[in-house]
Amino acid sequence: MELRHLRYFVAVAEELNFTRAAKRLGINQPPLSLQIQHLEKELGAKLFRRETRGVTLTDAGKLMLEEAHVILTQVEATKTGVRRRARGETGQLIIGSVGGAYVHPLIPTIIREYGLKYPHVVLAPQASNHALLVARLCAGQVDVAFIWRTKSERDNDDLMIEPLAGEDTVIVLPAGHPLSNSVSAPLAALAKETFVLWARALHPWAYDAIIEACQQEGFSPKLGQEAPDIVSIMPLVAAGFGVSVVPRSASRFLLDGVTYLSIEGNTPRAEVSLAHRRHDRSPAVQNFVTVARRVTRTIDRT
Amino acid sequence: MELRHLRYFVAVAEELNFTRAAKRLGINQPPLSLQIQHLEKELGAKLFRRETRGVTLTDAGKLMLEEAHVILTQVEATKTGVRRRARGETGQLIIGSVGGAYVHPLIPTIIREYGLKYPHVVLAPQASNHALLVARLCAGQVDVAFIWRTKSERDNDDLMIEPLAGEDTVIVLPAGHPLSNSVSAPLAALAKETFVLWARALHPWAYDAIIEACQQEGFSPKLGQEAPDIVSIMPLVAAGFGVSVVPRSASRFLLDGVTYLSIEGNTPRAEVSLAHRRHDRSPAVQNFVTVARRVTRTIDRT
DNA sequence: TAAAAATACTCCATAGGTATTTTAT
DNA sequence: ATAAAATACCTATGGAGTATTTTTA
Repeated sequence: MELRHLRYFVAVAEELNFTRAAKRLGINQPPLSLQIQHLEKELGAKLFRRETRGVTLTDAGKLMLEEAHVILTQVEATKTGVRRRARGETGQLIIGSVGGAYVHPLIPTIIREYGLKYPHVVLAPQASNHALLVARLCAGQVDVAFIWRTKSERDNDDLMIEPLAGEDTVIVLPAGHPLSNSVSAPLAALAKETFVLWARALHPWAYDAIIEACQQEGFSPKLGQEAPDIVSIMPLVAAGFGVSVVPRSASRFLLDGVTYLSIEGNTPRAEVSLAHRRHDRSPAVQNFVTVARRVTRTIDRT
Repeated sequence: MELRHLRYFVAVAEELNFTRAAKRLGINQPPLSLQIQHLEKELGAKLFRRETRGVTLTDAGKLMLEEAHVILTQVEATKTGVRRRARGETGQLIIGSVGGAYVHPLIPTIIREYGLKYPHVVLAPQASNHALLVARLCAGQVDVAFIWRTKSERDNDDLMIEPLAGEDTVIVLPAGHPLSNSVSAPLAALAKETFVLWARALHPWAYDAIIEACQQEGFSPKLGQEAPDIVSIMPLVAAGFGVSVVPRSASRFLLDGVTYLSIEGNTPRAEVSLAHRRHDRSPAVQNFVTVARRVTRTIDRT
């Protein structure tokens, strides 16, 4: 049985006349009669009673008409559904982000814009650490991820990591620190301090940027408590576990007992980036990246 | 789009390899590739990512696989459903019967037997008078009907009226009637009585059989109260509206104030019959008639 | 480079067209 | 007698087969 048989059957069942049905289908009556005969033969059931003035449906024919309608409707719905899915208008998108990356205003803007343009794509946010996100991206468990780009991953074969916005970093000091009334300080001023940073394995950016900059300034920072993500740094600094350096956008987190200082001279840079599989042709991902680029350009211009 | 495309697509989607899928389908790989290409072209969507070691499904392809399964399952269900309907194994059957015809033991037996053999046919009983049942039968609103056959309808072109069981009739007398202690009486003994019968237009059998027999006995019965159906006759007789003659099976209705007498000599006959449209090829009706005949033969033999 | 899909072609089965006959009322 | 479906036969589209090339990891 082919859909052709169903389409022809429905035409005859609705016209109750082979000749008219054939005309409606744009074919001639004899081949239509044959196709219906083939269908009846395959089913082993007469679908029509042939009478002088046209035909009438048998019980089996009536049932067939109902079912044929259902099937043909389902087929059409499938066509449009698959087309929409292929255009990335439906489906789901798992959006990863390293903890606290949302503090950068670009990220919520991109997600909002994408949601407006593709309202039928289900967005699944997934906050995690850099290392896990990268692994999940590669494994296909995450589709796109906002991360801080690290040098070591720039030329990855699997992943495409596009910087969206560059920013400088700021020093995080506990209240009462000798420098806490200053507006800015060089990195070297922190040479004797203990640094609260993230575990190296989880957030390599800190090592690529901050520690390298310190070493260029002539000291290796002393590492203290490790934080799981960027927002956990501030309470630890406030609690006196040390000082830290974070991307400027993170300084939007205002917390009692913490002050932010600009860095003079050699300043580590952070780049909020959008990561996705280089060979991922998934239209939802493509669309998301396109929206992200457009939003980024728009923000840059303003 | 044809079902062939869906069947081929499912094979490839399950094997994730055109060559193996083609083998499974019993065709060669190149035509399979072409058919999938045609499908993709019609949808305007790539369903597979072609890779060195086979293929993988795109998002659109994954959706297509789900939908294709649904459609193909639906198609198979339709095939078997239509076949069963054509065999009269499903559907519904409207069974008419003149009021009180169920008193004949054959009728419940036939219906029970049919129900056992065709449990998925929904039976819709419809009790009415002879005239209305015949009209509804002809109009297709009733499929089969149990009636008392009348001479005037024996050779009907539209209806086929098959006698199932012949029976004689009995006299119905009110308690206290001079004859009510007898076991039997000739019809002529009722020559001066008022007869409680059915409206002529609704139940012609009474006129074909009872009144004709009375006339053969030399009198025209005086007609009194009219009853809508057979079971309503007994209360009217008990209430003193007159006497009556009913099929013997109706004497199974025992009612205080009513006695039944066999008829001596010229006895009107009744024939419980099954009526259906002569040209009705509906399998459910055919099956019902077949069961009715079989049950009738079985009962006759015992 | 090797496995697998895509092309290029050929063939033929069958959907569809044309002419006519049969059927059912 | 007539409208409409079935049959008979022909045509040609396109599905399937065979040989080969291209692609991609």
